[in-house]
Parts: sequence; C-alpha cells; structure tokens
Amino acid sequence: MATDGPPGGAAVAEAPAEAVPVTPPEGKHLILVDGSGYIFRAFHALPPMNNPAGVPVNAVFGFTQMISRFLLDHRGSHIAVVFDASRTTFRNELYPDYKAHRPEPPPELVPQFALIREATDALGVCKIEQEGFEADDLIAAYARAFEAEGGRVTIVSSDKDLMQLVRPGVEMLDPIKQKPIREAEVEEKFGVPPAKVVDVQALAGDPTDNVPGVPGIGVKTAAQLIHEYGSVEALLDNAEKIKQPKRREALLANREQALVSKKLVALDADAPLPAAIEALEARPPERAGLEGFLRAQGFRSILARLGFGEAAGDAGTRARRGAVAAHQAAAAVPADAPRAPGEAPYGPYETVTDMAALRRWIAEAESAGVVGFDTETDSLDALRASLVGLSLATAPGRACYVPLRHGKAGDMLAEKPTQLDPAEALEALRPLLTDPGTLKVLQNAKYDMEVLARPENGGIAVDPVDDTMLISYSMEAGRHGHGMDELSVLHLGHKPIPYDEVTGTGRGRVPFAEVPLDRATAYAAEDADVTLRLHALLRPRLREEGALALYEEVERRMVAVLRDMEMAGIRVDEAELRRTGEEFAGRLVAMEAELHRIAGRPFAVGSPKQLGEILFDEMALPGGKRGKSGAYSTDVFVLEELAAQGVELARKVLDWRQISKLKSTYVDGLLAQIDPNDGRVHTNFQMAVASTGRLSSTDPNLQNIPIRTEEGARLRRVFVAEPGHLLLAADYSQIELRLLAHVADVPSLREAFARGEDIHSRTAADIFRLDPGKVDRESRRRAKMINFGIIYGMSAFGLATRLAIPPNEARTIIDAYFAQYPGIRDYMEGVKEEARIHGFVRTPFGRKLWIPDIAAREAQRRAGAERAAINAPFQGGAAEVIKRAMVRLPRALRDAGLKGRMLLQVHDELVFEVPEAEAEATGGVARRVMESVAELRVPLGVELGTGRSWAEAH
DNA sequence: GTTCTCACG
DNA sequence: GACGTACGTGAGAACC
Repeated sequence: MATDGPPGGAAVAEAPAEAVPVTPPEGKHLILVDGSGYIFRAFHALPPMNNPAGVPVNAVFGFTQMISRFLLDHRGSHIAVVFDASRTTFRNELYPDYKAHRPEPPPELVPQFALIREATDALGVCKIEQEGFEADDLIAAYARAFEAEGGRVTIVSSDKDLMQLVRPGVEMLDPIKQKPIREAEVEEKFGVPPAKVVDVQALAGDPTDNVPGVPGIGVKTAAQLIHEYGSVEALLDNAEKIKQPKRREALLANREQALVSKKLVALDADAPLPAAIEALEARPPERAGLEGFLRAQGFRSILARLGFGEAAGDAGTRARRGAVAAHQAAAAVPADAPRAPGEAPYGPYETVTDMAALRRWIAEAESAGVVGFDTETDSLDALRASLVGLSLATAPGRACYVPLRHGKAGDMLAEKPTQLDPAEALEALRPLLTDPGTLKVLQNAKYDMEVLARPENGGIAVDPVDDTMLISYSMEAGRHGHGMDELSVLHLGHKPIPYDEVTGTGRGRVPFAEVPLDRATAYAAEDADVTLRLHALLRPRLREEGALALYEEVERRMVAVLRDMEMAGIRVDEAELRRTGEEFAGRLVAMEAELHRIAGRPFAVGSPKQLGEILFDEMALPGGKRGKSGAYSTDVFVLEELAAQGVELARKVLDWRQISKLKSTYVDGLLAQIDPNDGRVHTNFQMAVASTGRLSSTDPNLQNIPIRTEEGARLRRVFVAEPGHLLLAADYSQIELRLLAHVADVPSLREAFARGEDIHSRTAADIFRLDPGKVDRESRRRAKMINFGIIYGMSAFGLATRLAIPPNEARTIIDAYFAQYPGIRDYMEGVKEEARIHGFVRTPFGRKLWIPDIAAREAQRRAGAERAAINAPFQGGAAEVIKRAMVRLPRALRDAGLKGRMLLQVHDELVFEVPEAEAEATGGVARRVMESVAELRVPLGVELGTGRSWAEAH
C-alpha cells in the first residue's frame, strides 16, 4: 500500500463510479474546481501529512490526487481551478462588513495556499483568478458562458453559496464525499429549488460571511416564506400581511438589509472571463515538471498512479503522515517478534503431582534467577478466591502446572485427581516466592499477590516482582490494551488458549477446579510461559523508551501499595445504608404513583423510550430530539429545559431518576459488596486501563460515590472509620490548573498560586479586565468554566453550551483568554503538533500517553483526539503526582511512628483511616509528602479534613 | 451485546 | 469552509 496517501485515499478519489457524474467522452464538459473552497475543506477532512521538508500538505495532496484523477479519467473536455484573488470585492462596497471578522486560517494551512497554485500549474490546469471578484462569481460566469456554447458543467465544490447555480446541465460535486449535488440535494438543504436559494439566503443571512439577513429568520422560516410569496421582493411588499407580530416587525424593520443581503449572495454571472474558454481545454501535463513537483512533495502514490514509477532514493522523500502510521505498522507486525521457525513451542507442559517434581522445578527456577509465575483460582475477586493451582515457567516453552485444589468443591464423595497437599506445596514454594535473588514475573501481579497473601493460600508476600502488564502500560498507555492475551498476540504472534475455551461459557461453564488436569495444565502453564517470554521482550525496552524510571519508581511500587489498600477496604455502616435504602424505596413508590397520575396512565418511569413517547408524542411538547436509534432523547439537558418551562412531569422524572440511581447503584450495589468477614468494602484498583495514567476503581467503583447533591452526599456518611479512628481526606487543590500554569509558564497564574489566591477569580480579573478585588460571582463562574474548558481542549460551542451564552460571545471570551495568556495557546499548539508527529504526548514527568486517533481518517474522531491530546498531559500529570505521593506515604507514616493506613484514592484525593489521636500528625505527614513529590514552577497545595465519616472528612 | 443515563474527578 | 461540539472513568437498566 502506498504510504503517502491517507489509508482512505479512497475517500478522496476512489468513490464508487456510479456516484460520479460521467460525461460521454464526445460531449463538451467543463470541470470548474473551487480551489479556495477545496483547500479549507480538505485541510479539515484529511489527516495531517507533511512533505519531506516538514511542511503540512494534506490539502495539497488531496487536491493533487483529485485533479490527477480528473485528468486520468478523461472526465471533462475542459478543466479549470478558480481562486479568490483578493479579500475585497464589489460586495464590500455594498456592505463594508461583508466577510469581515473571518478568523485567520490555521498556521498549518497557510503554506498550502501557494503549494496548491503550484500544483495546479504542475498539472497543466488553467488557473483562474480576478482582482475584485470572488471565485464564486467567476465560476458563475464560466458556467453560463460554457452552457451558452452547448456544454455541460460540473462545479467541484460543496459551498452552499454556489448551489444557486445548479440547474439541468450544471451540477456540483462534493470533492470530499464524492457526491453529486443536483436539484434534489439543493432543495433538501434550502427547502426551495436552486433558483430561489438566493432569496432564502437573503432572509436567513449567513453568519460566516457576515451577510446580515433578517434577524430571527433562519433557513426554515425563510424557505416557508419564499414558498408562500415567491421572492424576497414580493415578500417585503406584502410584509404588512404577515400574521406573526415579531416576524412582521423584523421584516419591516430590516427591509433594506434583506435587499442588500440578496445582492451580496447573488453571484455575478456577468463577471469578466480572465481566460478564453479555449484556454480551459484539458491537455496532458508536462511530465518533467509534474514529476518534479510530486517528488518534492513526496506524493509517492500519485507518482505511481501516473506511471512515473519508483526512483532510487524515493523512499527517503515520501510524505509521512507523522510517525504514527509507521508506529502503527510496526505494532501490526512487530519487528521484534521472534520468527515462528525455531521458536520454542507453547507446550506440552508438565503437570506436577509429587513433591520431588515440585522441588526440581523450584531448584530450576532458583538457578534461573527469574521465573514466570501465575495462579489459578475460582474467582476474579482476589479476596474471595481460593487457590486452585499455580504454574511456573523457567525458560521459553518450559513450564509446569501444580494443581492444588482440583475436584468438585463441597463434594466429599467425588473423586479428586491426584495432586499435592496445598499447605505442603506452598511451604515448599515459600522460599522461592520470597527469595530476593529470584525475580517473579507475573501478569497483573497485584491479583496473585493478594491471593497468596491470604492465610488460607499460604500467606506469602511474593517479592521481588515484575509485572508484564505494567511494563507494557508504562510504555504504551492508550495505544492498546495490556491484557496478557492481547500482548501475546501483539508481541509474540501467539494466541494463548482462551479461558472460556477451557471452562466453557454460560450454563455449561465449570469452575476451573473441575477442568481436567491435562487441559488445566495446557492453559495454566502456557500463561506462565507467555508471561516469561513477554518479560524477556518488553523489559529491555523500558530503558530504550525512556520509561524505566516511571516503571521502577512509580508503577512497580504501586502494586504493593494498592494491594494493601484493597485488602484494607473501608468500613460501611450497613444498618445506616439499609435505612437509607428503605427510605429511598418508599419515596420512589410515591413518586411513581404521582408520575403516572400526571402522565394520565401508568408507564415505566425508567424507560427513556416510554418517557419520550409520553412527553413528545402524547403531550406534544417541543424539544423532541431523536438520537441515532430513532428514540427521543430524555437526558438531563432535555428534561431540565422542559422543567424550566414549567413541565411538572420533567421536573419529577429528574427527581425520580436521581433517587433511583442512588438506590440501585449506591445503596443496593454497595450492600452487595460488603464483605461479611469484616463489614468493609474492598474495591479493585485497575492499574492499566486508563489511557491517561489514572487508576480506575471497580467492584465496587469507589471513585464515583456521590457528593454534589444533598441527597447523594448522604451516601458518603455511610463510609465510616473503625471505632476509635477517624477518616482523613487529603485533596490536591486545583492540581490540573497548577500543571497548566507550570507547563505553559503563565506568570499571572504562577503568581496567583504562589500567593494562594483564588485561581478562578484571578483568571476572571485577567480576562475580563476587572479590579482583582472586585470580581463578581458571575465573572468568577465564567472564568471557572473556561479554566476547566482549557484543560479539556474546549471549543467555543462547548463553552457556550455550558455557560448558556451565544457561541460568538464564548468565542470572544476564549479570544480574550488566549490574548491574556499567549503561553497557553502556544503550549496547546505544541501539544497537538507533538501528538501528530509522534502519535503520543508526554506528561510533564515524561510518561508517554498514546493518542492513536490523532491520525484517524474521520475528521470528527481526529478532532476528538486533539482534545484528548490537550487534556492528557494534565490528567496524566496529575495522576503521576498522586501516584508518586502514594508510593512514598506508607513508608513516611511508618517512619513517623503512625499507625494510620491509606484506604482510597480518588484521582486527586487520598483517604486514610487513622487512630483518633494521630489524626493531626497524619495529616501533617500526608500534606508534607503530597506537596513535596514534584518541584513545579508553582507550589502544590493540599487540603485536609477529618471526621467520623467520609462526608465529615470533606 | 449495545445504548442511554448518570455518578465521580 | 465544514463536522460536531470539553477530558477521563464504571455501573445499572432498558432495549435489541
């Protein structure tokens, strides 16, 4: 495959033939390409690419490919590319603001304008431009002139301003989607036939071109009016008769504006023709010049398609879509994957059923100094799991399985396979598993360490340990998953036996303990074997990738820390939780009855489908938006809007939803998770799932316990300390914004943090030019939103939605923000660039976070990836700060003689359980450690709170 | 199994 | 000049 085109070069040039208007070769057919329009559109639609000189060329590539296809296809007897020559035209005399306030084109686009003109020349295609006229006028003029000579015309553009030209014999072609735009398509867009498009545009106006139109009238209304009256002029003459008072007033008051607008949007087919029609005749390009251009840009696939062939040294000059594509290719076929021939086979493996054999394996592992190790259990929950067997691997292909508790559990009569006594085997293994001289290599070590730490499974503290999952995560977070099977396929080219294949699925699933020993061995020993092989492959790469320190000092040390936190769990006041649940249940019943009464019939309140039908069909309320599944949306935004209009049903459904969520997820969900042995809940912290380096929490998720509402916060009250103890919460204050001030080096923000000022007030004062002491609530609120927006890679639209203000106002605020903090804009651009070039970004501490979608073909996904790229260093940097604190804290507390222990991490917060008398001292240690783990250009800040419950500790 | 909704940072 | 619209998670219920 060609490496220079987007994988979807197809999207540009290889659309299905039937979608493309084909002219009989004998007919006269003019292709008019809207060159200026194309470049903007292609720039945003095509993935980033650079030529060998490093200049962005994605739009140039798309353009060159498209035109060369037109030439190759002999589609069109005539062809020309039309450009805008200047910014001012006769329209500015009519209306000075026309196309004013157009933002500057993005910097990556600017150099492409000249290159597109160069490409046009190289392709031997006529270039048309004329001072004082827009490309659209020239296109209109040429279309009319060509038609007069009996030819047909295709306008290559999707610009709605050109749609007025569509008629039999003149059609448009969307150059990106390769879709023809004919009368039907125009009518679909404007609600009127092409000839009436100018009338609709004159009324609706066009904010992008600054065509004023009539305020309050959009395309929908305009189309309706034009249908009724026939034209803008006829409408204005009859404006008095309009029934709707607002609409009538608007039309009367903006009569002149509407007429001017029509002149602005109507294209001038009388524009001069800078080149004679004959000059537009399609002719083959001058080969040497074209080849030179294509080579200079590195457009290898186009060279090949045009039959220029491969020249020596060409590989070095091809355009690169950043290194991402290369990396992705490498991931698909790993260069370091061992070749299949000569590779040690994955089995057969030995089943160990006597102590002598076990001792031989232990000795072998000790002399090897490193051993792949894995446990098999009967549960995914490490704190309930019983050890069923374990496996060891000492070299590629050399591994064994040691069954310990196979057989039907609880069935004394059932025959059990011959196997070692678990206690005796574990005692024999203990020296190996705790031997400082033998490295134990595990996949997801935390799980196995918890299993073995429990007394019934030997009570063994496995050490030292390497974890292949974390080694992979340290280098490739966000790039792919880090489960063993996935890593094995990726790096070893080997698909291990799936667990489901061994135990079966659904009804037929048997516990691992009941799997026959030969199958159990094939599966379990293979896991240890794969783990050891992955380790041999991946561990050396840590240093090469610059990830060794991150792995050694953070991820690897986190394993024991999290093991202890998970095993500690947090106490839940079960009686209080049950009372809360009963109260919620009672309220839900009453609320449902009330809702049925209001709706006039019973319905399932929890069904968005039924609710949507009641609101928007039966009650015929406005605001019914259908999602892609065709169902009405009934989310908070929709219901809040209705509630604000006084729709009682909407308000009450929102109330019901809140309580229902609290009951099902947090009351019932939590009750089911209380460990009967200690009355505590033990979460699982996932170390390698988040793309940003964060932890996540599951079964139960203790990182999303309610706090924002009064009702929700009640649930925090059920998380309590043991008698004689208190919970201590230590929160990093504004950590992500501090990282922003640090990385972008913003003097004002640095100063505000240094002085301990309120950061949102400072931002408000800076961007709204307020007296620092006199920032009002609303300004602070807006500044807070924009501060959050910044670290999320926001758009003007996003900010507008959240502030409930018009997008242009949001735009103004954002512009003010960037004007005030130019360092932040530069930083953002730099991050996006970094992501495009490398496929990853780095946190301020150097961790790589991969953003694979940055090279996506779909503009939408790519835009999402850009926002993720902006956010990743902040979110990931904050994650790293708190992880560094977590690996230091247990030691620091011990050294201070304190008995408190860490229980939970919630991204920027740590929760401890401490003896009452030690609360203050523990808080001091926590603050000192947490604030000193990173030296930034701003201080880190930690807020402390203590209480009997988690609610009180806040 | 997927979609919608909503809880947290 | 056009697409959709703020980052990252996990859980429960409804729906297909």
